[in-house]
Amino acid sequence: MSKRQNHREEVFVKILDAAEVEFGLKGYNGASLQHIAERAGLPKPNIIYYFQSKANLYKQVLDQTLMGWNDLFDKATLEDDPAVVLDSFIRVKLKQSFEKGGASRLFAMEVISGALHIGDYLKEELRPWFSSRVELLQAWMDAGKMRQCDPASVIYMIWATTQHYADFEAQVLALSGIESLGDEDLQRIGDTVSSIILAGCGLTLPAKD
Amino acid sequence: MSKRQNHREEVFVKILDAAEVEFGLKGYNGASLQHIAERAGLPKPNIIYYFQSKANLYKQVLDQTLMGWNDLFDKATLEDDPAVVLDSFIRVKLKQSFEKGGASRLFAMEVISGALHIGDYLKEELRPWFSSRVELLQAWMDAGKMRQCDPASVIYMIWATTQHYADFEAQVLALSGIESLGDEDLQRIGDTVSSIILAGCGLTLPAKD
DNA sequence: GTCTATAAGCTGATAGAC
DNA sequence: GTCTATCAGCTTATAGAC
Repeated sequence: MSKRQNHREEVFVKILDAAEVEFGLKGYNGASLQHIAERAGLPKPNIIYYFQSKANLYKQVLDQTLMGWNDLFDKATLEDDPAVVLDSFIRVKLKQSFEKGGASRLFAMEVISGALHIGDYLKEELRPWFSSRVELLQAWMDAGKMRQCDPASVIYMIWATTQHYADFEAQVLALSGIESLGDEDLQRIGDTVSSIILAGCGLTLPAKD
Repeated sequence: MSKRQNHREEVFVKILDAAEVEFGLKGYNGASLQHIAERAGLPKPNIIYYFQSKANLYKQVLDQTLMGWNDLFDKATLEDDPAVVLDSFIRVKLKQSFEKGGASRLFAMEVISGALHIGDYLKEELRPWFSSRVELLQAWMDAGKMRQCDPASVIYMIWATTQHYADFEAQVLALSGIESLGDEDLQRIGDTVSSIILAGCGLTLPAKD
């Protein structure tokens, strides 16, 4: 690993970080290479030198964003306790929403705009994951472990609610009149969301020792 | 009301409708007057003639979009049954999400981008409404009519979940593998979301006669 | 009131000096 | 590898004929 390569790596990351913020704030069309370059502290043509085109830069930012989003609910099986799994899923997603707001907004912008650049990801990666999780929820319901309801709606509900604090951060802050959400907010919101969804699905967390 | 004025009115509405769709699809920067004009079936300069500038047209579309969004939960008081009010609120918001997807996406885009054009609306109109509804929920909880939890999170949860089907329509369709959501879907989703949130808040709908 | 022609500026991308 | 200068194209907005 030469010094040269280290520097290349640094510039790559610097551009990707700046691009994530700009694309997340303004969408693909609204973000300009000019502003991304300024945010990264580099001249504009360097962006093109490293990433060839705006479309390719956007794709790379998206790829980085989509990796490892649902790494927890993933491994659950029929034997697991749905209350524990869903509570954990909600809290992890909520924490990600607080910590990686830029990535969440970028993804939201892309989907709202028609998901033109991530059609393959949705169909080939997310859809199989989603189908298997719908089946797991249905199996839990059939086994009498949770109340019968539409499993897909349950997943959408968790996604929508947890992402809301990142995607609609501007609205949440304006309505609460504070400048940023802290750890206490994360805790309070997590407790409320988890308790409502669990109780709504007829679930109870096992008592802690 | 002369024929001239009727025609002016028609053109106004035609442009506003076209602008709502374009802004909703591509955001403020992504939408061009060219495409709005084409969608409205008019030459480009007419847009400027009627609306002076792109920024002003955007503002007018937003104003039109923001009117009468929460016209139901609005009138509820401590005496009302929270189960009936929240069930109705959820179903109305969900129906609006299905029917006015473009407006919902436009608003979502604006908030994700930092809510720069609607800061006044959020602080001077939506915030007082939000505060009064948080107080009402808290009063219901204190009166023992519903379970104690964070009232703001309950409202965010209803907003986020119902808007999800409009804002993330592309993802919902890709994951379910269908081409559009129908009335049966609206019914099923409404039943699920309403039952989870009501049960989660310790509420039960009164039996129908 | 409506449209053609065009101005003035920003966009993504390239060429070429260093 | 890095940056200055610049291209061609599209953007919003305007001027002026009809």
